[in-house]
Amino acid sequence: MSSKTLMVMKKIDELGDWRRTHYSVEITPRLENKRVTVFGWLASMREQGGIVFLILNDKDGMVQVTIHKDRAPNSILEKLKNLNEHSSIGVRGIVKSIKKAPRGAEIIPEEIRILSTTQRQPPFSLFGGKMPSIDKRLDIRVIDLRRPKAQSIFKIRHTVLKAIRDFLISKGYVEVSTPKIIATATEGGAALFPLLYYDKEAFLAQSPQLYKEQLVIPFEKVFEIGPIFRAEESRTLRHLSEVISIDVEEAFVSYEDTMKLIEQMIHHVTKTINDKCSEEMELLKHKLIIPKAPFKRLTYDYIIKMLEKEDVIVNWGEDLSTQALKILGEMLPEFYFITDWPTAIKPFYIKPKDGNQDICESFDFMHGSIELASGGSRVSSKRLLMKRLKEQGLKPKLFEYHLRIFDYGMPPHAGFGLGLERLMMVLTGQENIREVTMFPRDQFRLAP
RNA sequence: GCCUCGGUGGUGUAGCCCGGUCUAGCAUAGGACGCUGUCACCGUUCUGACCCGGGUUCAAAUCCCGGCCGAGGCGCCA
Repeated sequence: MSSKTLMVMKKIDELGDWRRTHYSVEITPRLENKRVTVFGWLASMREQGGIVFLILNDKDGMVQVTIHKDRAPNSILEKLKNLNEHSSIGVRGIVKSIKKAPRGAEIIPEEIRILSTTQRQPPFSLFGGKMPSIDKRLDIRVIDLRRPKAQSIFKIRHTVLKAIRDFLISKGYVEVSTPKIIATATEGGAALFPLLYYDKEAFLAQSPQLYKEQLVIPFEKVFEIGPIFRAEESRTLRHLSEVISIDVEEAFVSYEDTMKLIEQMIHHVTKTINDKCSEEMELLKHKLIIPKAPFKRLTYDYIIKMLEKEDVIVNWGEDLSTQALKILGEMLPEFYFITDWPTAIKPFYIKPKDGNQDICESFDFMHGSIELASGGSRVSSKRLLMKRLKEQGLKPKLFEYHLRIFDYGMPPHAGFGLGLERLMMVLTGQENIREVTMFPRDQFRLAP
């Protein structure tokens, strides 16, 4: 047989009128003698003399299907010859309560329908063993996502997103959506992906920043959960070209209020995970401590002095290097804020401090060495905003559509943008951002 | 973008420094057979690999050059 492909023609059954009556984990001793129909994939097949154990796996878990060769109908024995790991199958049979089976119950099949078979040897087993390189796994990502660990990560992701939405909505924030195709107006910083918009040049949005600021005029408290695009040639375990950003913006508040909101939100999210995803966290072998508010607020000045004591020199006005962040991660293995950054290294829309224009009302929300979010009080004066644009080498003319709004009563406001993937890394203890992203996009990967 | 490292059966690896017993080892997966309670079953057995191209050499998985692909670090950035 060829090693690359298993080009054996297998007979495939039709789904027909079969519909699922139960998911795998619902098969328990309480269903004793009930006829059930389950669907899923064959996770393993073990022969033990005259008895064959099939493990059927669906989105919720696994169930054992047991075939006694001397008692089973011939049709089933025939099917066995065509089965291989990862085949998708349907099983109709009778539930038997038996202590020796996993979860105390198993299905004795009356009929099996093979709905698809595998044409290649899968690169890994759902039952562990050595993991292939992440590259190989990403090439067949949806198969990889059936691994229990991946399932756990994305169940947690689902829970996190719902918890964040529930929290923000309960606090009166309105969910908004802003355009991802934009004309110009880079905020500076991250590079943009250009694209052709009919006959014009356009770009993928690096952030909903300017739109969400404008939206505080009609809605006052807004949030958006959506993709942002960065054309940075970043080759690290914590950067992607496309990520989900959780953006919040609110009128008539300052960055102090925004930090408090983050504290409450993180508290709610961690509590929800511990309540609802304990099995998943256990499988990931990750302990999540529900953090107590308030989180530490350390000024940029304080941080660089702290680093100096560890012989890591950050010149005032510079961003923190990877090395500096690593040291910080060892000293502060928790959630904390770095506040009051130099104005020059923050975007033009961040408000300089009254009294000292060199620093601004800004914060980075951190966990250990990883930056999760950044935020701050925004500039609400048009004159100041134009001055700041020029200081950062940007042309006010390109921001005309944004600036004109400031002629119509732009209130003081503040907000933040938080990277969902980075939050997921922290919550699930993953070191590679690709593990918490279904279809990661980076400098080198554009498919699947 | 810069730097470093790597590419050996379906998968994970050993071998590479120091070229020749490499007919390429091991584990796992896959095929066949045996086994009536397995649960990463077990036992026997079989199958299956040196990224591509060029060079050096009597001899290349091993050394050199180019290409392709990948991983990590730094920078940028969130």
